[in-house]
Amino acid sequence: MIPERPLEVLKAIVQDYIQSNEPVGSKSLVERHSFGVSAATIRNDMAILEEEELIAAPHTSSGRVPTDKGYRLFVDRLNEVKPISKAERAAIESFMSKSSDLDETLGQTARLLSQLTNEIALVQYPSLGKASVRHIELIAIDEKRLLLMLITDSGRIQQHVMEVASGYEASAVEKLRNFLNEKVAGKPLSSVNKTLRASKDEISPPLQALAGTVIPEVALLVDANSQEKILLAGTSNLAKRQGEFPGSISPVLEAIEEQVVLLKLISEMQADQHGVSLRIGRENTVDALSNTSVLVSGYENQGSEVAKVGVIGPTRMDYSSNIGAVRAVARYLTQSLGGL
Amino acid sequence: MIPERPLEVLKAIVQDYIQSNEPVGSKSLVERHSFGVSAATIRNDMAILEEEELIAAPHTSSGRVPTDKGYRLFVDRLNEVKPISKAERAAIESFMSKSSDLDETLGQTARLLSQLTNEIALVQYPSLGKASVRHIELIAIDEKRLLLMLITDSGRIQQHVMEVASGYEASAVEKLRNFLNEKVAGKPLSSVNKTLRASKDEISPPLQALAGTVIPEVALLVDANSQEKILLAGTSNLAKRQGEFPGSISPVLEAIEEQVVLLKLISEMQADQHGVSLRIGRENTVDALSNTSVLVSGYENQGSEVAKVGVIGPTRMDYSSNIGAVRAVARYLTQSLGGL
DNA sequence: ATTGGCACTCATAAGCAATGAGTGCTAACT
DNA sequence: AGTTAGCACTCATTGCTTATGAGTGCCAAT
Repeated sequence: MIPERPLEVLKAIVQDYIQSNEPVGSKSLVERHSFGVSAATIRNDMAILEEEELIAAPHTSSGRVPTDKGYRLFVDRLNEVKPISKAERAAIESFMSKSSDLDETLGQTARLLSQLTNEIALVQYPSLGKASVRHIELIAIDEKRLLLMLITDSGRIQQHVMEVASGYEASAVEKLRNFLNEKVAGKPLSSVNKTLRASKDEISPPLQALAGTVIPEVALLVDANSQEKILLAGTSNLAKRQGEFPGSISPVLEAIEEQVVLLKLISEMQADQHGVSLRIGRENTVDALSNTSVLVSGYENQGSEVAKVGVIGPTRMDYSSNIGAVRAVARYLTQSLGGL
Repeated sequence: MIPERPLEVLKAIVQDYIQSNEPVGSKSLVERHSFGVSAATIRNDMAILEEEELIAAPHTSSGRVPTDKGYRLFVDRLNEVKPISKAERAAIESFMSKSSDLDETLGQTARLLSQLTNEIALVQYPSLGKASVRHIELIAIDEKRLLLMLITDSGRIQQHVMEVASGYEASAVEKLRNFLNEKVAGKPLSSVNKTLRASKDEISPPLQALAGTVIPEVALLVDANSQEKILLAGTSNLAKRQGEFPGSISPVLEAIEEQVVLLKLISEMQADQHGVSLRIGRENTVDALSNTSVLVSGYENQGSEVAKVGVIGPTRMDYSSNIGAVRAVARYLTQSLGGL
């Protein structure tokens, strides 16, 4: 077990390092904090921390820098989450809930969070695992084209323009629309494809041709819907801080533009006691992100489906503030969506 | 007037500099190109070019680098546009025209162009100046919410979920939908607001309440529609090349994330003889972009509305290839949209 | 357990000479 | 008149050496 003061020293090291981006040494520590002991004593404590691999020295004789493990201990045991300021709260409130459109709300949330934290913000679209169909709409655009829309009870709207090679009649469109809604409205998305395939035979012959074109498109929309998606904002924040960043930032940018990787990563993350989940440095299974931390919190859409919202930044990020910001934004987002 | 050989020298300088990113000197020039004259002669020619401010020396005695003016002359008079390769053509063809959805098509185009050029790609949404309303759709989502959709004849679909505080009746929704379509279907977008305001009185009393909520939302959608928008792709390409880039890249990223600025800039650009338009370095009125070149070409949606598609990269970009790529992509995009 | 003292390490900065790519100029050559 | 060789000069870059100093690790004394 590590005794008390060394832990305090670790806390101070993390704080100083986050602030200065310079390896921190025993002398500057005693100057900036009132430990009531001398630098030599701090050095002994630092030796313990180094033994435990909580801090490391970039060069043999230089200040110390927290390791991933050090940040982890700091966050889990030493860090007091900084509540967001009044000004930030005001910003969140004025920013959110202006719109009742899901796309807009999520987009605004991402921009807001990136501004609040000065990190890259990410917002995952609500998973549609449990969502069900509210309505299917089929609208004639012109002689050969139809607009197909799928509206789920979570407020997500997906649309697709499709071409009908052979043309169609207006009445057929209406009949097919009614048929589709009868069959699948209220049903969970996951069952739509099966249901439609099963009821193929019930379609009256004159509709068969049109249905043959439309139903596969519905299936496509359902699939596109369950395919998850992430919104990013503030990628320039990373570029701004590239000085503070070890190595190049471009692999990082590439990695997070690769949605699949990112989705896999955040789906693995489960909220902890603070309501947030955090991966520090190499805890991320993704190699390109070994110098970054990913911080997410879950939010709820309509009280049921959950998705993640959070930030990505250098491991050397301000965990206190960022955890507060992410948590607050997630909470407001849930609230804003719940009342939709 | 500048004689022939110095121009050839300029061309060689631009080409070498684009390839090597190193200031190029007289000696390496005669080595790499067969001018049939000695280095000293080339030096005389370079003196002429420097006199004309077509090239400049980063340091008193070092190789020369093209100025913005030099690039300009190169592009206008010396550059042969490199036609895209077979492989690239194949990539474009397989990439495009898979989808009939406007959003998807534009998104794919942006990604494609950024891959083709290794620059940041931009795609402007078609301007809706001349577009007209094809259809307005009003769909009940639940007791208190309506989905309003605006479909233009250019294939653009805009939607918005609105809340109706007082609730509504199903029949009213249908009546209002019919009323709206009667009034504005086929009309140009620019006239929609006026038309609706004028015909307010014709609405039957039972519809008045609902119409009072819906019509302002229609106006909002129309406005949101005419507000232009730009899609970006491949921002990490800039980060990748930050080494080749003078100064920091982050102001550049900030500037292009600021859509308004970018929109103003590209709207000022008019196509030249190649069908493309180019702003080199300080020719861009935007200060943050003084080290970048913006290269755009127009494309057509449905044979009428035009918008821009292009790339942004360091002034020291491969103009020959990029002009070819942008031109080709714009052409394919027009084709793909025209057949929509 | 804490501290002062001290030798040791090592990144960083500063100073300095050597290198060499490149220029500008002049005088000779075609 | 255009071209060329020759040469002195510039100046960024490189390599080298030498401080400088923040910082460590350890030991003996408190």
